[in-house]
Amino acid sequence: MSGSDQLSAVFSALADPTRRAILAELADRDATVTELTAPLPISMPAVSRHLKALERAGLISRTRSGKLRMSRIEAAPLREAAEWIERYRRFWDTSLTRLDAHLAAVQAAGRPTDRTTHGSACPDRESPSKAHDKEN
Amino acid sequence: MSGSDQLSAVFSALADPTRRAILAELADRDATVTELTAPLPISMPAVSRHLKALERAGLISRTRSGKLRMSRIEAAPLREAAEWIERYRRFWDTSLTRLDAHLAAVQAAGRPTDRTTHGSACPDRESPSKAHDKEN
DNA sequence: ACTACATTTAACGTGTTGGTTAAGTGATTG
DNA sequence: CAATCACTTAACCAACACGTTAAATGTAGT
Repeated sequence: MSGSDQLSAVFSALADPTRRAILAELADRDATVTELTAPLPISMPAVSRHLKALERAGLISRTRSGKLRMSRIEAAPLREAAEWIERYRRFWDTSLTRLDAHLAAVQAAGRPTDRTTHGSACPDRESPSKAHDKEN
Repeated sequence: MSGSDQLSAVFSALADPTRRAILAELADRDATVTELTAPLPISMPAVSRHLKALERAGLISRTRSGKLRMSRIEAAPLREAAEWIERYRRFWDTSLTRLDAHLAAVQAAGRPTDRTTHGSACPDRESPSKAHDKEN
């Protein structure tokens, strides 16, 4: 989809196993394109373009030193991604089950649901209309 | 990329703002396709296919009750995604800066780096070769 | 059975993605 | 200054994503 907004770009970047592998590599040490390509089953141009995608998402930065081009992880955008996901923690974290049940009960009072385990609460009503207008 | 593995499917699903909006909606209450379509600027068939993508990623489950088809959030896979991202927390969480500096120093002893803020440590060496073999 | 409603599937257009190889760019090295 | 190294860009292709409208499916009501 491309995803012009930050969050979309980040999730989109993370959706590719090759790019996740690159990030894992860069978590250990900064690396050149050649170094990053070595363990991968794809050509250098392909890697170059993955790096471009990661850069677009703000997940890496790059500096040229001589003829080498170093990539450095820049994981700040992951914070936003983590925070987005965290809002759904109650749906998988069992320690929140009781709170969930309570909230479900509260909501059930107002409007009947057959939901037993969870229901109600926060995650942002993130209007996609804007995104659509922007990117189509 | 499509991404046949779980993590790829999840991140791929989250990469679309419309799908994130749908998840946010479903966090409040189970809903029918019609209900989900209402606030969105796209047609029902389009929504139907977004739901298919979310289902493929394991992020929702669906049951038919009469002529209605209810979608329910099933956020368990988000846990895996959150855990993956968490491995990079040290790259953005300032409270870990000192530990980072320490680890960087330790690594610098063995092999010189100009990395001042962070370096070293864990994230999985997730080989993308397998994924490629599987999905191409 | 006919009709209406809810949703999916089909067919189609278009843009994007991820890979390839071949050619271009820029800095270092002989 | 020519050759080489480290990349990037261009050109191309197959597959997919995302939207549309029109037709098909399935369930409920009359």
